[in-house]
Amino acid sequence: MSSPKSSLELLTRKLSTHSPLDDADRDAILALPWTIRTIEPQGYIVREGDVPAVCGVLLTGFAFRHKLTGDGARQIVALHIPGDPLDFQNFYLDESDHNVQALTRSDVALIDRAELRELSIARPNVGRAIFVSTLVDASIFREWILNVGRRAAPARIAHVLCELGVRLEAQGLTNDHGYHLPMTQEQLADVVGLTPVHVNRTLKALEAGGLIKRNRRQVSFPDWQALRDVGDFNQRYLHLGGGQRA
Amino acid sequence: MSSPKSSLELLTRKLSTHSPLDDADRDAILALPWTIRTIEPQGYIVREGDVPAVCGVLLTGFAFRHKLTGDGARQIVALHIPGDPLDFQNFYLDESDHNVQALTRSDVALIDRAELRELSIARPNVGRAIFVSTLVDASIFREWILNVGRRAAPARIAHVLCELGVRLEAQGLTNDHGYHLPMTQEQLADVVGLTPVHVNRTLKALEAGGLIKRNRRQVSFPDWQALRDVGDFNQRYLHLGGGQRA
DNA sequence: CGTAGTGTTGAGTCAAGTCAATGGTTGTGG
DNA sequence: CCACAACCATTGACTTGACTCAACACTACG
Repeated sequence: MSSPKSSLELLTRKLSTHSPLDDADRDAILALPWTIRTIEPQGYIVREGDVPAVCGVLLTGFAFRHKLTGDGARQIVALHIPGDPLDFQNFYLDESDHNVQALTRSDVALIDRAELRELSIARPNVGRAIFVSTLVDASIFREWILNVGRRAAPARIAHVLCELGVRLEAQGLTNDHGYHLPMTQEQLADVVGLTPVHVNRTLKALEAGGLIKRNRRQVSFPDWQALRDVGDFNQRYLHLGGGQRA
Repeated sequence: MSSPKSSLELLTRKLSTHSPLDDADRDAILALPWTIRTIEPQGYIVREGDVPAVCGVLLTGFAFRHKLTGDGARQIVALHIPGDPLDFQNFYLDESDHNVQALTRSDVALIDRAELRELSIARPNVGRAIFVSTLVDASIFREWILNVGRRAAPARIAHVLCELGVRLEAQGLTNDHGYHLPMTQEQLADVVGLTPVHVNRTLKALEAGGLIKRNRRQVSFPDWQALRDVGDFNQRYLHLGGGQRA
């Protein structure tokens, strides 16, 4: 079953990662009506203050969540990769408290929120899977608070690179040598709470130390374990089950 | 209905804040069996790696969630006040990814997790209320990432003081002049991602600027609006409904 | 070939950290 | 009641990681 019959199969697979779904649950999800919207880079998927009526699922491309301070500083609070649900955080909230934006050109499957809510009640496994998905998001938020609050610059960046590596790997989206990180250094700075200049210097230092290699925005990892060590990375918080990445 | 018939009435009230419960829902919650455990200051309620079988609800006292880096630095990722559920973040996760500890001597009502899960399916309003509670937690996590990642020390501390003020006020737990903050400066430092020394200096600066007054650990707010401004505080992320605090 | 966006670098500054000492308060036991 | 200990708050002197400002280089693209 390698070629998806429906775009929503990606969603069922993602949900199954953390929470059991039986065939009937899966079929019920696949039977939901959906549409596809293509978003250009920097295009907004959700804006703070919005009352979302749909639930988006990222099919292709990358997206990010962010908040702004009163004087315009931006903090990215989450990164999303293909397969990630984008609106479960607003599943039962009236008004979005943050923004979601496409990082690259992205295809998003849109499901009517009311229908998904009904299904989540009619089929408790589905409701549970949606809930679990948001709990894992929350766990990642907590780790990011730690990352930004208590780690020095090299560890912060290494940690984010490790997290993305593991998450992409779990979705089968890594390539031989690492992965493509479709992000400017300014955006990465907003992920880790640093300035772009300092991110640039820190990336160069990591590269000089043999912890990463860069080519354009392709990053690879000559010594993955050393990078994990520098980044103080322990993937328990991702709740992927199983142990360390090989 | 001012004197609680059951400790769980506090929980029903808290859940009703964000999500509708009818009388039958409330009765069903109140009918759940529960026990009370008293936890001494610094006592653990949940440890990283635990597989929680119960769901705690904080009845009295304060608690906090935290994570540690590999070299022992601590980051507090959430503060909890009476009425707050403590284990919904682990409602469907197998293994806790962080610690929950009592800040003060606390009474915690313990509900069997399996029973609460069953109720959450049998009564969708209850399930929804639990879900919403975790979504609001997640919203606070996001705001804290922003706080720690993108605000300077005075704003970070002011923001946390505002958040606690609003949350305590919503629970009717403030006193005439402010509230009692039962926390050492070292713990506050771990909330905002600073060192205790710098927190001390920043608190003194806030006090010198007329933004807060301190007496022991009682804090009060001579100019609440100015503190909100300094802390860049907008309470939308708390999802309390309504507008600004008077 | 010009322009815009991004990445890179240097020089100087500053917010926050570190280290270390002093003071205050609370509680305990003699 | 005093002495002591433990814990916490406060302060000073010094260091440093990260920021700021500003220039320059590279690449993609029309």
